[in-house]
Amino acid sequence: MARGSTRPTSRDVAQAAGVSQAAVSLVLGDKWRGRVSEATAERVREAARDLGYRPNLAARHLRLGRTRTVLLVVPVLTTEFFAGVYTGAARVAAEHGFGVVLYPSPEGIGPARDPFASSQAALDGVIASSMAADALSAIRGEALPLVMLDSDPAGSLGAATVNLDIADGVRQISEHLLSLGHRRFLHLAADVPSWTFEVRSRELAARLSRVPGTSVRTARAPISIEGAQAAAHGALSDPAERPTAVVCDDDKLAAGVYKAARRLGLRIPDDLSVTGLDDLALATAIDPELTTVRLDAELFGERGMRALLAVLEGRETESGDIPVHLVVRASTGPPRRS
Amino acid sequence: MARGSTRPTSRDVAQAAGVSQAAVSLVLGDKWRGRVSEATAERVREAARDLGYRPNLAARHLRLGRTRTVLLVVPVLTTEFFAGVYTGAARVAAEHGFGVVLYPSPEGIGPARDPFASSQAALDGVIASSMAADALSAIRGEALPLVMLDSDPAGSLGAATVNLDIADGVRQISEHLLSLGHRRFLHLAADVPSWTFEVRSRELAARLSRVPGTSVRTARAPISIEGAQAAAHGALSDPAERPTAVVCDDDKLAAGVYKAARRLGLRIPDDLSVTGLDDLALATAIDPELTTVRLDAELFGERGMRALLAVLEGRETESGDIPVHLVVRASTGPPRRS
DNA sequence: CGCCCTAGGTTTTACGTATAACATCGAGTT
DNA sequence: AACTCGATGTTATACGTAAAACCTAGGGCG
Repeated sequence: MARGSTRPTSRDVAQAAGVSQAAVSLVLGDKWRGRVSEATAERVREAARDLGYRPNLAARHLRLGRTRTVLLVVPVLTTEFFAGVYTGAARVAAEHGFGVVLYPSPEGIGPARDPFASSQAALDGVIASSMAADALSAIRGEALPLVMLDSDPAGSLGAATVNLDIADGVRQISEHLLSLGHRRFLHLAADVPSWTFEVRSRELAARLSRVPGTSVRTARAPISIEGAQAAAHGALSDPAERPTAVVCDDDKLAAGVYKAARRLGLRIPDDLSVTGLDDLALATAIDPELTTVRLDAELFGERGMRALLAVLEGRETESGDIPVHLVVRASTGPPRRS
Repeated sequence: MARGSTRPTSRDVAQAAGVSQAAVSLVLGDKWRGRVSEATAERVREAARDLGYRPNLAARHLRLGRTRTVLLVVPVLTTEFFAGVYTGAARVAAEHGFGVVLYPSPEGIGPARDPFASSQAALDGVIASSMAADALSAIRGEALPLVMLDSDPAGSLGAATVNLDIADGVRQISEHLLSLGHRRFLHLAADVPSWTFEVRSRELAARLSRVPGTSVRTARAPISIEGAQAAAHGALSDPAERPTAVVCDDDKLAAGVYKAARRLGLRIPDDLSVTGLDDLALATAIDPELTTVRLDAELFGERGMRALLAVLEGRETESGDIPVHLVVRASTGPPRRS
């Protein structure tokens, strides 16, 4: 019903302009220099405009064997982080005539299942975050060019990887807290099997173990404020075992720690220093404002897209992790003398 | 390079199974009952499996004239609200063999420009939130079936609309605050030209004007914590003019009010009651937890997708706004006697 | 015995585009 | 005058799929 009159094709434009379909394709495809006169080209463009012609993308895709569409698989849409990744990727893509289709993996961060089951879009390549090896090999089975974001370079079956320098972020947090005088730590870890979180644990342990007299306990929680609150409440309730600083795997977990601390009557940062990781809007919404590590999501997306374009064109992908930096706010301070 | 060997086509499968390409299409398209023997069908399926055959979607789209792909235009990805809308829409879509492609409008909430400029995907229809009339008519120019979310039913040029019952949500907030005894209000409005926000203003004014002795001032802010903080700080700084309750157009704005209140030494809810709208995770992350109106984002997405399917099939779309409900938390209380 | 019907396929075609290969024509070149 | 060549197009074809139209052999039936 909405299709009362079928959309005009390049043949309709050709007829209206009094030329062949091939000429239309040449003109509109901007390949007409030296093949079609300027006058004819203008006639074609005018006819196309009058008819409201838009090329049939399915036909173009079939003909070219490429769709100029890539899939960006993201674990969650609920934070501005992946919105930023999308923005960066889409900007670079647009510069190269590509479109980016978003696929939010329903399982959230962690092992994503087949991203193609529900996507009907024909794709040229995939940028994927936090994917498990099995889903990854499914993509490889598609023979689709692939770039992995924030994934174990060793375990990605030869796919290109683009990573944030999370390890350095954790180092910066560690230095900051150590230099304030903290020695008793709680690591509130995301209870999610993902390389990006493994890096946090590994690096934190490595860094703190170098300093004599430090202790680190670990608590795990799902990435939600409620989950983090519950886990933190459990880990902070015994005054004898209480840490002076809590290092959280991301800002959302930190927000849960705030709530647990309030429930337990602990004041931040006087009784407890807290750090996050991401620098979401949430970090400045809560009181006191959160000391955290800022990740440049847009740059991350840009680099991911550039890497995929490199793969598509058979070039080498540029390497090097993306730098991150510590943002010190009011949630960290020297430990209270006890 | 990644395309060392080209992907197998249905013809390759046919050759491997010793049948014609048509037979492959029939079997794999599940249209073979009474046309192909069970034995042959099994041979075809096996060959397809062995070769790792996946149909070329571009070819299918061209042949069928439909892509079973719809575009969901959302203003922002930075809150879980539109993630929920996507989830609901994608679930219904999947049940009908459709895929949903997300297009985050770069301008955020408000007038979105041409959503097709950057999308290379071939589409069957569009679900759009918060679109301006000009972009809307661009879509209509595509002759693409369209469903509008949260838009003025009168101004949508005959497109189907699916709306949340925001007006009722505002009524519930008003009742709640009035019954607590509040009479001096500040309305912190989103400084964004969108119908969904106009409804809030209109309904709040209408509801409060019925009660004698009430006053409402309005302040406007962009939808960000910082923007809201600045606007609220300005509107709350004069003690003589100070309201006892602030009604915010959404939860993010409310978070900004919290920060302004803290800066001014106002305690919530003792000195100031605050309400939001959305019920994001943020609402329970801040202290005290925010009284707000919960919107069922997933149901919203579901209904949007169902409406689009109805349009695609020439059916009538079901009508009726989606109910919302007030969630009373700790940010509202009776005004202090002064 | 001639005929039709059905099971089980095959041949052919169309979808709309991009482009390689081919045509035409007048002007300059030898 | 024959030849080349650039400018300006046109004709023909392929991409991979779905499905309409067609084919063939055997069996039932009058």
